[in-house]
Amino acid sequence: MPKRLTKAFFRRSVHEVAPDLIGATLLFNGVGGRLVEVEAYHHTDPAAHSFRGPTARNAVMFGPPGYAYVYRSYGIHWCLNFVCEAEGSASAVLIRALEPTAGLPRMRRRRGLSDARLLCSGPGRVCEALEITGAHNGLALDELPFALLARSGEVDIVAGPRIGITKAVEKPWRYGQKDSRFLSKPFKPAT
DNA sequence: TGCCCGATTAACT
DNA sequence: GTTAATCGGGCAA
Repeated sequence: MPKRLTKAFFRRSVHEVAPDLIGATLLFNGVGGRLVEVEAYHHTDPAAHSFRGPTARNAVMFGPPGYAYVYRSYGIHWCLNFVCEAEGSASAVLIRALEPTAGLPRMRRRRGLSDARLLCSGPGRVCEALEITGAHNGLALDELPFALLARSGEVDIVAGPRIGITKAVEKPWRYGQKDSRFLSKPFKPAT
């Protein structure tokens, strides 16, 4: 049986936690899958919501690690993050894509799609498939309805520039499982 | 109070 | 490749 990830897992640099999450399993009310794509956002990073200090929206990022930060994107979608490091450090990992492994029928119904590759291949899609909304902002990641299982076995991890941002675009803080068919976008092959 | 714009997605041409 | 949808956050005035 895979080991459960607890809050202690997140009490490290976001740049250590983010690649360590690749291959782990995320479940929400029993629905979810294997993490194949994430991005790291550090509080000293101009692209991070926490960069300019605490606000009502990003308050969870300034709290203790191991909790969910959920925000609305483009007024339409929800995006899920895992808070990392120490309380007040305000760093988080954006969950960008899953390889669906559990609750496929529910995901298909919520997304109105049958193609497994399109169910969770993007941050907004993940939240729609798992039915995560702003109502879940601030929930602990090691307590229901969340569940996180450590990866088992080896994983080939690749890194590259983050997607959809306009600041610090060159930072290679997007991490993914090499050659996964469930990425939101392919990683540029190593030269 | 007003204005700009975004850690996106899907449907276009 | 381009663009509309859609709205709350953050900052200037």
